[in-house]
Amino acid sequence: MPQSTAYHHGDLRAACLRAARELLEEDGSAGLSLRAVARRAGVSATAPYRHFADRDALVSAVAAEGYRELAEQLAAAHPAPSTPDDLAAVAVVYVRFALDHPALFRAMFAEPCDPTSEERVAATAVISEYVQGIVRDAFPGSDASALSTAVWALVHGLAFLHLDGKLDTSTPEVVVEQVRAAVYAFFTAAPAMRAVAGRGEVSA
Amino acid sequence: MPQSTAYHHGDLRAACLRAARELLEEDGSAGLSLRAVARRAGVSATAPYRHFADRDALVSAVAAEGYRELAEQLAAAHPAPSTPDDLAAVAVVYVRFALDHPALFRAMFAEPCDPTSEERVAATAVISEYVQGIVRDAFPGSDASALSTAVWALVHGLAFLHLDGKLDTSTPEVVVEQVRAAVYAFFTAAPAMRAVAGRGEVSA
DNA sequence: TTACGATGTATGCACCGTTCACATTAGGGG
DNA sequence: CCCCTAATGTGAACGGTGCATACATCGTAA
Repeated sequence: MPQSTAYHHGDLRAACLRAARELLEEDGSAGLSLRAVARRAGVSATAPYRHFADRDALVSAVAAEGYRELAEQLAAAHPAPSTPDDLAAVAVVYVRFALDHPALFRAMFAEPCDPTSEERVAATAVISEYVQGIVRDAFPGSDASALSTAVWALVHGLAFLHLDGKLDTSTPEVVVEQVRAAVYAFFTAAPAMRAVAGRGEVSA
Repeated sequence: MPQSTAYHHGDLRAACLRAARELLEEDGSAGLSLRAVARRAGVSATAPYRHFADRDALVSAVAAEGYRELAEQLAAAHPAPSTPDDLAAVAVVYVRFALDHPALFRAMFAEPCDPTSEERVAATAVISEYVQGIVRDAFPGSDASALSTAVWALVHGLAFLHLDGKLDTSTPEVVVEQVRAAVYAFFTAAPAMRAVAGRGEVSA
């Protein structure tokens, strides 16, 4: 632990992850270069290669961290959401996470989930199961798999549309209200459509 | 127009866009470099700068093209979708577009919509209005703004989750069925939740 | 015809990811 | 205790990139 000489860093891997996070927050995805990470960690340009196979591996590790944090914040938002209000609150947390850490969020979803990056696959599975758990409890009689996909997609899409400037993001309050409105809209308008469409039940 | 000498290209801007599209399809976003575009257009590395301020401008132009194509395909999918079946069909086209042109789709939504890139803003506005038009017609009594946001977010989220490998994309049929199931799930499960939540109407 | 503005070229700089040979050091087996 | 090996960090180098700058070429309009 004590670095009598400065040659060996001690925990370079952790230092790289921290540096990468900082760069991501400060300069966006563009600023995250392996060399910049090394510089910030006070180490030579090629040192990180002892801990990460390549740049992608570093990004994947950072993304996995992001997944864990997102999962934490979602769980903290509401223990067992069941009403539209609850769901909207969770959705707000999801979108807020994306807007608070835009570059990290992009890193989390920018590239196809490499099947070789087990850390990353496992981390996303946690979120997927969290959503499924909510849906199973809140909608006992429904197709939990399909509906949880739909719910995740709705919230994920809201996050990305906001992130990409397709929706108004002028103030946090505006965003919150938009997310709430979108979630509510689903639960109020869906029956309206069924009436318009004149369909009692939907075919399998 | 005939290039007696090869010095002047004729229509380098269009050639660059075409080359960029090809590179995007062949090598993904990573392969799209200004130099590669110039090479493919058979021109010096810095020639494209006469037609695009920088790399971002090129990407924005390609993205704008993508928006136009997507809008076309959506419009062609169904003239006036109103039933869940119709909406699901449109959603399938949206998701299929993303999966057929993954790198292009990412380019379209990867970076914040630069307010200076009017071409890009205008192109996304077309899609936004298309969705709003559908919602206005299909859900006469609802908050068209909020609901169209929700619908776009649902479909957009489905596209991205598939693109990022968070959902099964093994065969096109599987994808189609997942999208249809997710869309249907909304219209069948939403009332179920309202029952569970015990709410007649949602507060403003 | 000639001058000019638009278009394409050549060169150079700083940065990037990555590889490879090498230096340093921690920690365990004699 | 010492030395040897494996892990870790260094340095130089290669090819690629975006971009700025100075220069060459050419269509066109006065």
